[in-house]
Amino acid sequence: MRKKNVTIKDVALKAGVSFKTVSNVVNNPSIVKLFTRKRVLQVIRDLDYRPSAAARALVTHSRRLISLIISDVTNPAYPEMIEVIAWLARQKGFMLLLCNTGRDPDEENNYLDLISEQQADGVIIACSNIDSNSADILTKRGIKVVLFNRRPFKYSVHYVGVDNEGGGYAATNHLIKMGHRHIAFIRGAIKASTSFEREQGYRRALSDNSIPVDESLIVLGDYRAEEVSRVSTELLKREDRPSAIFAANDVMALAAIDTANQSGLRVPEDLAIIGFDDIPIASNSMVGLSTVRSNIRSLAEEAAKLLFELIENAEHPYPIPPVEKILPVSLQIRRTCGGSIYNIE
Amino acid sequence: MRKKNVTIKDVALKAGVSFKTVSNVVNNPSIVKLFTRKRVLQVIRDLDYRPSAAARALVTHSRRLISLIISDVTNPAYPEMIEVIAWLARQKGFMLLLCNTGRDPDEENNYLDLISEQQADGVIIACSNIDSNSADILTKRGIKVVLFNRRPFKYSVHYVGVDNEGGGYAATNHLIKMGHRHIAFIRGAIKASTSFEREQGYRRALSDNSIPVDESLIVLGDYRAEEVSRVSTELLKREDRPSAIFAANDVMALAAIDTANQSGLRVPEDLAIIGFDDIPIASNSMVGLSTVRSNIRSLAEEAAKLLFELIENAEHPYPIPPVEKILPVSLQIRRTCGGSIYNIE
DNA sequence: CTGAAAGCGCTAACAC
DNA sequence: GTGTTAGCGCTTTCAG
Repeated sequence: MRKKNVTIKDVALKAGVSFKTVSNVVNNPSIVKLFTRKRVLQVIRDLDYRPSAAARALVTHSRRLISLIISDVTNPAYPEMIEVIAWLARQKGFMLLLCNTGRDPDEENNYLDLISEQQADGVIIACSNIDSNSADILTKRGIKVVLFNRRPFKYSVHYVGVDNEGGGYAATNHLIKMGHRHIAFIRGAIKASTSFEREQGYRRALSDNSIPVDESLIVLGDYRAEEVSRVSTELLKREDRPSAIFAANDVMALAAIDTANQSGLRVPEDLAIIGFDDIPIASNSMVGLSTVRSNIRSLAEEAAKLLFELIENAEHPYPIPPVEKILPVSLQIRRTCGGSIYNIE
Repeated sequence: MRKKNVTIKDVALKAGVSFKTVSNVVNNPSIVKLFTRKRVLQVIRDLDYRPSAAARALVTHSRRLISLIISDVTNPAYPEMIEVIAWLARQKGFMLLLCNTGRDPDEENNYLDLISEQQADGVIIACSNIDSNSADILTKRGIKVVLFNRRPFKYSVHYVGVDNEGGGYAATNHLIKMGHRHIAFIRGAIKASTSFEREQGYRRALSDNSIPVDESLIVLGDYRAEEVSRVSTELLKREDRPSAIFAANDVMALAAIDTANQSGLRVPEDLAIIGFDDIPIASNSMVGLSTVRSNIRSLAEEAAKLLFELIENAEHPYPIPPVEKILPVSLQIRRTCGGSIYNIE
């Protein structure tokens, strides 16, 4: 049998006050006389009373809930972000609804509905497609939205991200400076703006160094290890195989290294590889993955702070104009791209 | 200004029916006449109506929310678990509240309060301490609880875990069979039952092979890389340094390898290392971490299925007796413990 | 400072 | 089949 929860009335009865006074003790302690307050507080403890968030939400229209929509929790780039956001939310007394779409647009839509139903106060979206309108759907329902390092082309939404184009440029440029001219790019999902922007950087670096872009060296890894394995096997079998690979994220870079090793190629001697993200394992001595560091903790902090600002200013008469915050990246040169150990800011 | 949400009454008005009929269309479509239903459904779509989970929860006492309490999202052993649980929850139309305690008991308590307030239907706890009574607190409030691979000594709660003792035994035994007699054990948090059970396995393996336990070889890594770095530096400086290390989880094993490498020791030639969990990176060709595999996906699936069973049988007159499900583990022998490549079930 | 009344949006029981 | 009446537990007026 379901337990009957203790309500505000039970507390009021036992404390011998009206239930409004109990409500005041919980929400507005300062206006209640000290003596009454102490007694009510004691009864609350005795009865182990917790105010029902549902009932409260019904009346205040705030659920004290934020949500995070991500494409794939198993990408090691995300956990640190989750940690930071969850922590800041807890500080504010908010809980975190985690939505993992598995990169499935249908799932994304399902989650948008569920988030609307749960009436979350705000959402951080870290998986928008280039043509997504998720943000609009939520905003229409009065839910605050911050886009996280991914954004649709047409948008007028708050956005926090890193300099993906600059990072792509830096990585590619470094490989060129190391003498590589035949550099492949492994892209992420076709609709991910992050991957698109990193590719733009790659193209600009080649162009700046008067290296023509060989479109056949740009392959789709789709953020999935098996796919990367397939396309990089193809790539490395070629007569004119690339001497270096820039992968749109670290997970794909690691998968590419795995494939290279299995094909009998040594990294970095036969093949230089640079990733993007700087996931925690990248700096492990056994791995030493060269990569573009995108300080995801700061990014997460910026996003969460912005979101809470929006939530707290919800009653503001006119909306805050869309914020756009782009954080810098830094090249982390380690073992997998050969050459000396140095970092470029 | 906060948007006024469209309510069931708005829909009823526009569709020209009573609001109860709208409620029926949403919850009990079959009892509404097809024609009426179609029209109502159309209005729902036009108005983009979403039933308020808060209002519904107030009356049904179910929030369609489950929660997962974990100690540290950044441990790569967890994301797969989160993925599985989130997926199964979504299938049932439930959302997932993620609580990350950072191994802080205060945070754990804070989260218990928040979970009570949000009136989650159920909770999977993957961070109980040996002396925790979290499960009791929630159960008293009518919230279903499943313990995940960690459990207090005194408990009468549903539990899903792996054979930690057996895994510890298998790992240690393997090292002994490889000729090691001086085997260190790096423990996790002092109150984690997982680490405790793995240690029991370690002790039994030594005992079965007539190797006396050297207590100074059992050190506390506390699941934190810096701490592991500190204690393993100590360990490896010793005159009689161990020739092998069994670490209570993979993250600590990787940190120990890092330390060994930095001390100029080669793994596995100078030092054999086995971990526990089989996190995804362990099988990467650059890492090749020997470890005890604990199929966390199956485990997560068992836990989630059990939890939903409990939630769905909430009205059952007598409680289901505490379930205890222990899944087997398997030894994954790779590079870091030396020797041949073979796996033991 | 405290109490009484109203109502948030919905479902559950019962009428019609 | 459909409409009516309560009431879930709380906050918000507004009186005392």
